[in-house]
Amino acid sequence: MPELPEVETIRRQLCEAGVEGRIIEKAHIEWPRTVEPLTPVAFRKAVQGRTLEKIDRHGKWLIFQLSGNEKLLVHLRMTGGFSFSPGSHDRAILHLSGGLILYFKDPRKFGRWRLAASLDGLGPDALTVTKKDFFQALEGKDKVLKALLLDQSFVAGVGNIYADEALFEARLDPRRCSGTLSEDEISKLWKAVRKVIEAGVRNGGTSLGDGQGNYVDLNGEAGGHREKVKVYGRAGQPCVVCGQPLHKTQIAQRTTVFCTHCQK
DNA sequence: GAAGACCTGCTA
DNA sequence: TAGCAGGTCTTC
Repeated sequence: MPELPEVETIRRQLCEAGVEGRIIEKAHIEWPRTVEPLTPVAFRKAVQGRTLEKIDRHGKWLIFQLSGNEKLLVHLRMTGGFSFSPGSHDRAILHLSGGLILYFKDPRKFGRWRLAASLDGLGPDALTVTKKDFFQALEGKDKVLKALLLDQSFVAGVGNIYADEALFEARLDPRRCSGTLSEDEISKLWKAVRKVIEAGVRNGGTSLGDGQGNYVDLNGEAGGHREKVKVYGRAGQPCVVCGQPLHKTQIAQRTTVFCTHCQK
């Protein structure tokens, strides 16, 4: 479900709702694997009584800074999300001071909560990555562009929707290898990643179709980015630039849509 | 690389 | 009923 813009939208809404500064009075884990490798009992003991001091994000990870210099790291994977009201897919529940209850809903049960001192193995955040850091992250990498953008150790936060959108924006063929890019093309790709991710955040994230994994924010609102998507989910429909039907294929085991005429 | 695993529920 | 989904990890 969520890529960086959806996670960032959720983060901002949690902050606006005043989650920061509250104490975790009780934690209930409904689906034990959510907190693996800890058991629900161990997890509960570890977080109860701690304060949720600050909510940060890096790539697709939400980072709840806890008192005691520990972090609760949350990855929503495909269908995770938060709500302040109960539902039928609640996998973990935090009772916060002041009577606020935070429900973690995750129909497909892929989402993960981890306790750790740090988050590692991730490249620079896609929302803020500088041109210099983008070039540096690319050094020594020779990968098919679609796979490169999905690689969280390269740049963190890009998923299947925004990878296809960024490659269209940069007019680059997703099958190209990064080693063949000119400096100008790398620069275009950097600009494109920043542009599509920023647009996604501005619009409150993307939601597509009406499926159960469909992204909705904490207020149950669908992301406004849906209409802005130019290639993802538009296979067979006309390219917004040249009018040719968009091509669908599989790259790196992921459905990929692009324009064979515009993207070189 | 590619395929399977982890999961549920919607669409064709 | 088969196929598909915004993600990542493990195992050929």
